[in-house]
Amino acid sequence: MPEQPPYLRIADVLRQRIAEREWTSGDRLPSRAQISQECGVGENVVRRAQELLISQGVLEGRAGSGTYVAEPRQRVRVVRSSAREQGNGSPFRADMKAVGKQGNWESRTEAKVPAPAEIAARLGIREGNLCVRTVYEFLADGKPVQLSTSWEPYDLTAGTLVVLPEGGPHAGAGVVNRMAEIGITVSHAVEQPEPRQASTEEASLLGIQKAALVTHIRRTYYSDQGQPVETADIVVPAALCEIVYEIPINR
Amino acid sequence: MPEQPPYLRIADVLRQRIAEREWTSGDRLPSRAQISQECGVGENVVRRAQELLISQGVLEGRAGSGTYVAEPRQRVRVVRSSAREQGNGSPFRADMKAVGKQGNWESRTEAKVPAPAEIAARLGIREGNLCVRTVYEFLADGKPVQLSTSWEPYDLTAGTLVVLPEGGPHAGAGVVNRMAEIGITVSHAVEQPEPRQASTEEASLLGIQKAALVTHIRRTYYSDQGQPVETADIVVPAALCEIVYEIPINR
DNA sequence: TCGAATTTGTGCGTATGTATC
DNA sequence: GGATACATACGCACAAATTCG
Repeated sequence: MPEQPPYLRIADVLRQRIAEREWTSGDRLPSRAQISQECGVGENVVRRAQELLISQGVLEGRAGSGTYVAEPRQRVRVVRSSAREQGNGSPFRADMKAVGKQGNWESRTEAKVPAPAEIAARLGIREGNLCVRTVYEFLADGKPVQLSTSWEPYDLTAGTLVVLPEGGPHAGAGVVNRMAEIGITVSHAVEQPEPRQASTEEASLLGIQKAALVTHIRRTYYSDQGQPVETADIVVPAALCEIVYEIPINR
Repeated sequence: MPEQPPYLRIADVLRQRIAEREWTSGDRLPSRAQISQECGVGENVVRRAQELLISQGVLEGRAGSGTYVAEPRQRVRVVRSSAREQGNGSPFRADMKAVGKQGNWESRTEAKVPAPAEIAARLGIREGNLCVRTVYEFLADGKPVQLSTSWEPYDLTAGTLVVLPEGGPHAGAGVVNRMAEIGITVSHAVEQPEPRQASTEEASLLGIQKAALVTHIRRTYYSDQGQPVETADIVVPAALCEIVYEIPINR
């Protein structure tokens, strides 16, 4: 018989106690020493059970403090489609407005950063060519929900009013609108979403658990000439955001 | 001082030996006992180091056999866009053809399956209402690369020639073409990609490592009346497939 | 054909680090 | 600063899978 390993049994016990409202959202569980004694198993068994539930988003561990029942956070719906790009404002603000939250962001731009190999390939330029790099931290109601690093070829915008994505008269208007200002028509975007685990740095920036799952989107905007004009690495934590692609069907 | 833990040191040693071509793709590494003795550490340290590299896709463990250097598999590019839906044939076959592989699939259809709660909500029907469920296994050159479970409301197609997605004269033509046959115009699709880890069953079906990362896509097709006509759960393993969304920009 | 040896995978305990209160 | 609790690292024992004589 495939008898259930102890740590899975304990996991079920914990899950059931939560379902029975013995502990509810935000409550702190008893320490592992207490639980392990109460259930008659080793501390490590409890730890494994808690790790499992943490990875499933049921619990949340806080070093030095305790293990808590995770609060059911309302996820932000991020729509990625052509329709989203039509307005004049920022796509992100529109997304946030749609779920009744205030959208904001912080950014830090560096001009004349040499392009690393992967970015150069994506932008169709040579490695080491200069770029404008902007690091974003997107906030919903003041809390970070998304990270992004954007790269634009410096040659493309040098000497114009839109060199800096978040500076000048067109600050924060978005790539499509800014490029339009200097006569470049952005015709389409390509997004490549990949699943991975958050780095420790990303986790602390986003306020999520250590190896939580994120979708890493490599996005590139192309002009109607087929030339890449911007590429970005976007990190979307699954615990905070829900990604939606809307695809029109033409026949 | 934050001195590097032994298992990370061993991981670097292994990585470097692979980089130096001491071991190359497909080679079997020496057993844990040998490596641990050679490097003067415990067996468990080697195990942890290997686990790390396995999770990064550098190594591959085969129970009872050994630990191998992972073969750099060419990933299949799966394009998800409106353009892809235009042809008459199957979108999947087109994707496979684009990368020079032969696309095929196996399917198993059950008519009159009561809809579970989540599916019912996605299809806009009541829980327990009957559906046509089809389970797919998509193959590239005979090897599975993608899984999918599709649900259609039974009421929609009952009594027509397109009741069975993979039977009748329009077998395998795709949802859009089949619905067109019975006078329903599919106007758009909504896809919701979420990162997660493969279940043991999915991993064995797809021939990937146990908790490997996958993108779970919830896709729903809508008619021009705004009514859901089909919804599917698609499992795309990151190790085998590269997902690409093409987004046109209209201004 | 079958069973023994080898190798990876899993479960669990202990020691130590480190954050929080 | 001390006590408490979680996080990490490591070791051992055993199960499961594979290989080979």
